[in-house]
Amino acid sequence: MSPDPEAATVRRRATIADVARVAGVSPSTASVVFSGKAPVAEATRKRVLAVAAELGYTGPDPRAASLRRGRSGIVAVALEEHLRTAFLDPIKTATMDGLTDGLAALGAGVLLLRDDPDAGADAPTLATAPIDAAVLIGCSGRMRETLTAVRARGLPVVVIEGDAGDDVPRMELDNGEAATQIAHHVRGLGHRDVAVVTLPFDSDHVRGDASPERIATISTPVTAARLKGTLTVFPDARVVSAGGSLIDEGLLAGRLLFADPGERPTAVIAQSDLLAAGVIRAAEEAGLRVPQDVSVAGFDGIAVDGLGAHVLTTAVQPAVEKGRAAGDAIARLLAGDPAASIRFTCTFREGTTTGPAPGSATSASENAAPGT
Amino acid sequence: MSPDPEAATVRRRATIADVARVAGVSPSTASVVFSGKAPVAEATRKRVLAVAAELGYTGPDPRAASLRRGRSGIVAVALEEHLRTAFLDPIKTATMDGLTDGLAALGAGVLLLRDDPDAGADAPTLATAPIDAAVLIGCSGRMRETLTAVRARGLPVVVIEGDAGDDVPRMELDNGEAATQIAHHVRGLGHRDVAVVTLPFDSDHVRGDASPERIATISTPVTAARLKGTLTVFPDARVVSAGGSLIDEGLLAGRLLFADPGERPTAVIAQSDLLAAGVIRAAEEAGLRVPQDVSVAGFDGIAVDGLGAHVLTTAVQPAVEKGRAAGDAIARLLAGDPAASIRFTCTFREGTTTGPAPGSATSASENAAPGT
DNA sequence: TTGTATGCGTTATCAG
DNA sequence: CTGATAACGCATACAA
Repeated sequence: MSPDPEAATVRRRATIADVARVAGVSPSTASVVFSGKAPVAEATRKRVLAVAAELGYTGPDPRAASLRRGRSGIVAVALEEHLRTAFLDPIKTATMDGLTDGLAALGAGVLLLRDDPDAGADAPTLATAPIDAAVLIGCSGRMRETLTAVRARGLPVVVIEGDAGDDVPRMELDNGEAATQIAHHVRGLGHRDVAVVTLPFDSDHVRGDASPERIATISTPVTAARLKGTLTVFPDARVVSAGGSLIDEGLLAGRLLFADPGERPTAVIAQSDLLAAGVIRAAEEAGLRVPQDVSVAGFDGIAVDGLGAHVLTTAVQPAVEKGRAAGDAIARLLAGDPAASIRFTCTFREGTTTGPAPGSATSASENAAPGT
Repeated sequence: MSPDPEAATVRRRATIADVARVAGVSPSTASVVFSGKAPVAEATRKRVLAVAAELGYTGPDPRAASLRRGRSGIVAVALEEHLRTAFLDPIKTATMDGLTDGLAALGAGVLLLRDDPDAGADAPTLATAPIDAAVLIGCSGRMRETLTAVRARGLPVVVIEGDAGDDVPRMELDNGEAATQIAHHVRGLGHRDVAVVTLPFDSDHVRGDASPERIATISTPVTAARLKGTLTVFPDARVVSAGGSLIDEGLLAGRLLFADPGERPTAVIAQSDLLAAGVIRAAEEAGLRVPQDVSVAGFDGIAVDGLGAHVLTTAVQPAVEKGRAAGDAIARLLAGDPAASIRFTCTFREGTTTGPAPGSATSASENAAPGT
């Protein structure tokens, strides 16, 4: 019944046991040669390595190692949207970037997962993938279910800019405060007639003027927080929602705002830099100079490709750090330590796209929020 | 020595064996209940599921399953650049999108890997991650080494727009032909004074006018192929290289081209839509109308955010399909079948950004490449 | 339809 | 510094 061990070597792919046997050492010694987890005599080491090369053994099988270790070295990143959509957003890619860095430092890789309810039956999910932990980005609504699946597995979870409830560490911005600060800056420049271009209210991505009723139903935490922060300073601002964080969406919103020369705002506060870039383009299209005729502020502090010479007035968010912090939190949870939620602070940046309100004598010096 | 099995259930996380035992069935039956790979009596099924719920068993451990099956359900996607950079390119994200779709259909997830030579010692790599196969995007130069590591492991590999040599299936475009077709279109419109704005020549990303000598040293396959295709029609075209596929890079290149009113080209052929968008912006900046004063063509056929009303004349490439095809190829290789390299065909699209050369009486009808 | 028996390839533990 | 041993948790071939 038991096959000749030497013969077996020929057929199967070599295993560490084969290497050990041929090298005349025990499997554990061979294992240590590859893992480096214990000192090995140089001679033994060399011999094992030589045999390995000879046998075409390329190192421990990660699958077997992960079973034994109880760790796969893989962390899932779950996105709500289609990848195409997710990666259109510079903030998300920056966050992902920090996250991959943070996880790589931990020795973990990133498994991209889309929280798609109607994916193929055997598509990998948070519930079935060989992962050690999960990071949820922009978690809301439906993702809740999958969240419970992960937690049932006892896997550490962290969310970025989303609400997973209670005891799940959360990495987020001081969206409200930062928005308020921008609004104060704009107000300090003498603007009184201000419009807001918001991110989507919910997954419907409805565009256009928003009534107070609609505003009350906003389900996207980021949108709601920033808008609230702005309305604190400009309670009567006109609010226009965009269909996404895209230049062209900002362009659409801007056209709407600048359509009627009689009702033009003197300043537009956009909830993202991309939207702001679109608004600026709409302004230029309408023959308005920025910031002389209309001021425009953004949010994010990303490098907007195609904005030309303008420097956006914006709230610079530490997107990469946010991602890295999520990675750190995962590391802590994996180590069995508790991980706290973190609120990141945006840095107000005065650019060249905001200036004194037309007809206002106010200088730009009164530009910071109280207490800053 | 042997611990009370019932007591063990309390401490450890429940395994399928625990569930089977408590439910009074054999492990194999319990296994089948979860995998669905064989019919199970409804009563048995229910009982097993009930016990599982009771014990907090959430399904087979993916790590153990993958060891047993010899498959992890994970495919690595290796990028040369930082994620931030890679995902700035709409073509790459579209490709990734198709790829993830294709792999999901296969039941595999995507592990994002950056081919970083100086990553942490225990960072996951193509050589150590529990993957079933790998896709290399934009493979060139250094990635070769890691490639050999993967092949040594006997894992299937596919490359997208890169050269991994000989026997590695490759997914690529008919870059040269498509570029030629665009050039023919431009030539048919009467243009004789044409400039080319290229993608980077190599990893140095040097900007500016390129001498024939520099052109001969291009190491990026895509850049070289497209340029060659264009120069076939316009051997004397001025060639300006950009530092990346970005609107702002196109803007820079465009400014260079339009700087001297006396030496302006009447048409600019850009190697990507983003570059073309930048060139258009430079043209408008210089007071030139597109296409009346200058024609601009791109390459890719992506939706350029912020291009406004213009529709680019371009070669539309099937980026998503390219990714999906890579996924399919992986599936075939995994099944033990051979996978062929595929050359995708771009579709010429005449937009509103190209028109008759100023002072030329030529109509736009002669717009296709011979044989199309 | 269900149960039995093996082994997937490692690595941690502990004794030498 | 090295070796023996025992899991890790599961899925399949095969027998019943």
